[in-house]
Amino acid sequence: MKESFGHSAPPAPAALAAKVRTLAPSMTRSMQRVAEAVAGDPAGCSALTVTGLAELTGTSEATVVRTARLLGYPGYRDLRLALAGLAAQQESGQSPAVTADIAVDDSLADVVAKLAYDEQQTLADTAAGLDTAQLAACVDALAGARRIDIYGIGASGLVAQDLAQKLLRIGLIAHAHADPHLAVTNAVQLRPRDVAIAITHSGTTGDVIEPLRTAFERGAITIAVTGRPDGAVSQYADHLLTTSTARESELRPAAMSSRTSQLLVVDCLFVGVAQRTYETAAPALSASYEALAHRHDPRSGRR
Amino acid sequence: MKESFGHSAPPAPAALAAKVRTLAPSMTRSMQRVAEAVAGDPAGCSALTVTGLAELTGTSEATVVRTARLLGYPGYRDLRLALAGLAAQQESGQSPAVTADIAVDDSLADVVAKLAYDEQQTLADTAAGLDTAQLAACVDALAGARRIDIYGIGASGLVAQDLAQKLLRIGLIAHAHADPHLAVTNAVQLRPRDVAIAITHSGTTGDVIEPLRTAFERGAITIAVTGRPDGAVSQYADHLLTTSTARESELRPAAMSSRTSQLLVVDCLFVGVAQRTYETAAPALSASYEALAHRHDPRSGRR
DNA sequence: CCGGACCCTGAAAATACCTTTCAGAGGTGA
DNA sequence: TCACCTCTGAAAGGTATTTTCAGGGTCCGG
Repeated sequence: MKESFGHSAPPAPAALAAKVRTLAPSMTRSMQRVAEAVAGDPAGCSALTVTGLAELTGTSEATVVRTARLLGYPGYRDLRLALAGLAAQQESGQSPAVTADIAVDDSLADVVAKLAYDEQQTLADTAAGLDTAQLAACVDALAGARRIDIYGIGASGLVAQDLAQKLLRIGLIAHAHADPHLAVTNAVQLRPRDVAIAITHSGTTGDVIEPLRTAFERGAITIAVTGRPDGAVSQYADHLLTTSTARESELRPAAMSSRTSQLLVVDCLFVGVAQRTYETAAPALSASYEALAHRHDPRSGRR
Repeated sequence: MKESFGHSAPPAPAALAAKVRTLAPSMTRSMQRVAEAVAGDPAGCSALTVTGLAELTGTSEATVVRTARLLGYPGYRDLRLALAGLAAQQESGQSPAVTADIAVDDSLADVVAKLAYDEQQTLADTAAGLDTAQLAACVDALAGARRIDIYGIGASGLVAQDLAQKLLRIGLIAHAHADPHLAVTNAVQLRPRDVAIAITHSGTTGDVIEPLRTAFERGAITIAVTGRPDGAVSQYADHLLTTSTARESELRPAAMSSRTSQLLVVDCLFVGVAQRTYETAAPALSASYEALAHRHDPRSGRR
């Protein structure tokens, strides 16, 4: 008889509310109460045991199990699993507020979610906007450079250091300059085929433009990593790598997303160069890894 | 003892794969097998009973339960529920799966796509795995600190500097120490209510643990930002902020994704503190912005 | 108005599943 | 080599779920 309802029904994935409505008329009163509770608060019900749900709905365990059967599951256990899935789904769906700006009174959880979302967005934008032809040219230049100078100030200075660290690790001679004067005096030493990289989000940081200009005039290959390809820095750059510019606000300084973007570009450069010079890069990488091993206490962390 | 690891960890909703990676190193062999199976096929495992999963992984029920506990759930039942939720989520999410590792002969476009995807993943994992209660405690501590010392070496050193730069911008007295000796000698000066932060991916970097330990013994509030919450650094940390651990490979050193993760945590700390101290932070932020304005050439960049 | 059949319902027994305990195996350091 | 410690699975112990069963209600026909 009523077996015909549940017949070929596979364990419903998400269309549970609909199923409840469809089947409700064929349910007895107490079963309807159970179905209602389940459809109304999947998350809450998924946390309950059979006994709990029975008490909540003022029915018995047997009724709960019968309801689960009617909805197409082998038993309550499986209904509960489906409920948990449903709860997770609609929870992941409900995060539209993430796009809003960070407010002073946002909860920390909101802050975390928004920051993560924004940085993800920045990454996607940067990847989409990156000119692989330019990137390839830069990788070529770096792979063949006798010496690499990198200029960055403030937040971009850290990115410059990061790149320098990475390149050093694969055996290239790279140096990050934070001091503008030293940067210029060093830039004078550059020769053709050497590479100079300027990192500046605004594209207008004089302290970074100057050394790049010097390098440019000395005939070195110059690269600018900037969020403003129309900025002053570009006129001395043989190659341009554009970083994306996300919106900023009082609580979210530009330094934050520009840094993310710059780091992705820098990582791409690094991996590109590592690929190109794999023969020498791979041993160099493992060597630096080995060298560091003894600086870590092997006893900590089981196994 | 080991209770302290899972301390305030709430039943993670979706950050399971990340949690597995984070905790895997501290697991025993058989537990790793279980964790692997769970992370590899959440949907499939959610359909299995303890006994089933034990058989599948060639272990015992006890081991399965132990693994579930380690992952932060009260028992297997709850892990299974979470698994069902995860399965439902990723079924609806339809992850595009650029999951392949970076190869030597990948095109640059592939490299860019893979790096961007991985870093996005890292961000999501980190955000999901971040303990907001711990974060709140850290924000509190920072907001009320007389002085803040930050320790980081190598790649983590740049993150330490980044945090110091940011905190300085909102009027806090923060200093990043890269020199282990100076770090220790400075740590001696710390007093209760001051804050010391150690940043280390491995959780075992002696040069960073030592100053934190000194600070801890001087009664300062200590914070560890680490990818290995079971590492040696944790024993001297009042608060733990866990960064996510992405898989690494020859062409993708651990430093890369750990840095992304650490930076997100650092940003969250910063924004949290800025919110808390908005009255003083906001003017400080705009002041530093103004002060920098004249360092940029206003003529460059059209418009 | 009464009696009988049918089905809904929950209590309790039966089972399946999950958790805990315990002792042996395997490895590690002295 | 031995003592010690940790990991591991078998089996006991406890919950949760499922099944069974009988009481009570309702509806229909007489």
